[in-house]
Amino acid sequence: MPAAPRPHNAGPSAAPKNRAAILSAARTLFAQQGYHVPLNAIAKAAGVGQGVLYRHFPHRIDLALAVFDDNFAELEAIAAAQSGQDCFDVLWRRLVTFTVESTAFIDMVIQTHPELPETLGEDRLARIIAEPLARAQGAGLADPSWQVSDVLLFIHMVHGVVIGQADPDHAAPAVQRALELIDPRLTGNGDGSFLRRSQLADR
Amino acid sequence: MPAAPRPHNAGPSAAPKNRAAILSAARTLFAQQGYHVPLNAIAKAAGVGQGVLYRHFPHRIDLALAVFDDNFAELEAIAAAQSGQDCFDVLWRRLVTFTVESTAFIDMVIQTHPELPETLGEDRLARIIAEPLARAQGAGLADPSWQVSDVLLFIHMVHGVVIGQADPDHAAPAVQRALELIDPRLTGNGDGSFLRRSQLADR
Amino acid sequence: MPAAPRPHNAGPSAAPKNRAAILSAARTLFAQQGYHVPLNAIAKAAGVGQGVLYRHFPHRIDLALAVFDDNFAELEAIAAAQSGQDCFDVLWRRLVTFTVESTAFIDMVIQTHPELPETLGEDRLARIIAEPLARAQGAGLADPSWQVSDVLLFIHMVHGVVIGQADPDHAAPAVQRALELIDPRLTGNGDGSFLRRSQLADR
Amino acid sequence: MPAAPRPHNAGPSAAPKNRAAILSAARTLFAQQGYHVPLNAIAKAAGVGQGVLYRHFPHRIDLALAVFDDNFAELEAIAAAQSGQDCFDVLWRRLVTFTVESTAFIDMVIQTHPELPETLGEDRLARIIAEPLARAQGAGLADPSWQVSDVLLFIHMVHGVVIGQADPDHAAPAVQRALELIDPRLTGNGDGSFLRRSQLADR
DNA sequence: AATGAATGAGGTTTCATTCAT
DNA sequence: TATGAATGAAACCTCATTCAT
Repeated sequence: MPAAPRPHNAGPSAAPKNRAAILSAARTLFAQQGYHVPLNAIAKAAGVGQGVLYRHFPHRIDLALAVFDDNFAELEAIAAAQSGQDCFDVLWRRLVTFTVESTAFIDMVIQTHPELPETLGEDRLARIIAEPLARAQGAGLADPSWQVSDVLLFIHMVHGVVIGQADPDHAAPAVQRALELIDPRLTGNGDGSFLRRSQLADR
Repeated sequence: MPAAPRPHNAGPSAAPKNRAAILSAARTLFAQQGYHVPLNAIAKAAGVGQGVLYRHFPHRIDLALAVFDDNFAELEAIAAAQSGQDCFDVLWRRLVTFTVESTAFIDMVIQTHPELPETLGEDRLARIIAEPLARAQGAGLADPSWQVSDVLLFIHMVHGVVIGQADPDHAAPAVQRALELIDPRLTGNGDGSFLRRSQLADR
Repeated sequence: MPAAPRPHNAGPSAAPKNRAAILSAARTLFAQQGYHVPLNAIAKAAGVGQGVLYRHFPHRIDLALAVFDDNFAELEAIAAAQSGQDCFDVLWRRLVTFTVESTAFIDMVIQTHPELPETLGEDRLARIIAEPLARAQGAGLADPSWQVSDVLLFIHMVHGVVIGQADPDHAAPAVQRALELIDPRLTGNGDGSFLRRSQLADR
Repeated sequence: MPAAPRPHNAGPSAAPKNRAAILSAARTLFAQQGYHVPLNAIAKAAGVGQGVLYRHFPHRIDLALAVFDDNFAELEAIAAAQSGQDCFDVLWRRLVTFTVESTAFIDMVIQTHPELPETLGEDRLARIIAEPLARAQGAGLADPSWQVSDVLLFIHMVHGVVIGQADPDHAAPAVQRALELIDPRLTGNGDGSFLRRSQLADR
């Protein structure tokens, strides 16, 4: 029944490029339109056919997890590269940035897939943070009463603040103020430079 | 050709009852299944036809706002009834409870309708809170640096914490801990009794 | 997101008519193109939207069973109306006709839904046949060794013969010859008048 | 830009081995899942790429016909090797076995490709059977009125009986009873040993 | 010659919205 | 005024087929 007259086909060697293009498109569209953005919109934005998307990511959640995975890899690289006292600060600032970027769909992922317990990354995140947090506490750069799980709570709070802003451009200042209210040490160097929503389209 | 099957029609007097039934069903289903629950599921749960739902609430957002409206009315009643120093505390605790209950769809509403500026109720909420907050600050029961808008941020943080819990039963203790981290005065009398997710189905 | 500008809507009173139209279209298309004919082809042939088809028959199998049900109802009416010795003969001939008509998809139904044990109708058919068969055997019009289950086997044989014909127009004579080979009493009055494939479109 | 991942390529000498592997996989999967099993499932089961499958069998029907061809070759070998009176019996029993094995897709082949007249093998089968049938009739081992085409009808009847059984394990006894009803001489030595469905996976 | 990724048509299914009764 | 069937756009997903390597 089907008949494909003349498609263009870049060949298998395009696979890694396609996968990266899909991830990038997904990151953008998830952030812009939320977790339930039509998958064919992602395929189109990535410049691939729908089948390719399904080959790489059989389910929507696989795509979401892959986006997360990218973030985690970067955080792990930071943790491995920085052994000083301010490692926690660098991690924390990047983490906030990721949360601001991805915040539009994190809750959707959670809500739609309550079966994923900590798989979504809390465990992995905890492992990344533990050491740098201890070092920062030792150096007086972080409250000594904070547990690793408290840092995760902070992230959730940031998440809540971002999605609570009707205008994405208000997200960064709102997060800045929220962190001040919680603890000034969480605001980093205070330049308020958390990525704004409009900057996240291409990374 | 076939005879009409004769639907029952309770007449115009049933309109208020229907509206209430729809609101109750919407509150339940929004909480259980999220903001994007099919509208005909709400109509069916309310025991009305789909057309009635449309008559009362032409758009999904109207339904969501009406659900909020109930909450606001209760808060306004509290503010009107309590003129003492601890009015803010009572309001705050009720507000946290509402946030825990409704948390599954607040972000959806915001995300899906970014055009609604403060319509969603931030203004209305600010008006309710302003006076009681000032009284509490005067009595040393609240941090004097807090703005009304900061209280709204706190609410968003609570929201973020709740949706960050994979297990709804963890929501109440997580919120408790989060409020401790922000400011112990926000935990109320400390009994940690914020409504758990499973209680919110019918109110 | 969806927007329906101006569809025409015949209203609920069209429901029974629509249901009948869908059944008729399904009967035709199942016979012509097999069980896996696209459902939207059935909807189009019936002159209804796709949603209507789903409202009446949520799954493909429901449609198939409804088509069968029509046949069974007719057979039961025959069994109830005819109390004479030749009731079995009438029933058998109608049964063969139905088998010839529906034969293109019976096996598909079986293969696709092996979970439906005899639900598909063998039990119901057995109940219809038992009495008339006994009467016919008493009158010497049927082999006394035949069990009810053997009659079902005969039907399956007929089914096999029909689907074995590349040209549908050969089905009737092939069935005629096959019944002769099994037992001449099964050929009825011998006029070979089993419905040909091309006649079954509108009944 | 990325280096080609270097697939293994056994060279031209692997072609016959691949063809055999595809045929074996097709035989198995057709029997297990029916004629419309996805072609890439066959390729994967055969351990070859999809392109190889297409090189050997451009269309699904080619694959089906090749599977039949194996069966025919075996029948022709039997006919060539056995010159006695019971050759027909041996052929018939093997034929019934093949029918039981392949029954899940015979009708699909016929239905989907009504343009293939006798290509599917009826002619070839007729040529194989004619002589042995005549010898058996001469020796009183077969009904003298049977035409070669009648034997084909019998095969179709067997086919119908097998696909009519919801439980594959019922197929062999049902076929046994059906052959008894048609003519006891068709049941062979009566040991009822027609291959059961579960035995056909690897031959 | 073999691989397996890419393509995209087309099937399935859902659901917001309309409207005859 | 209430009902709920009808509509059809649009989402989801599969798989036959092509083709760069």
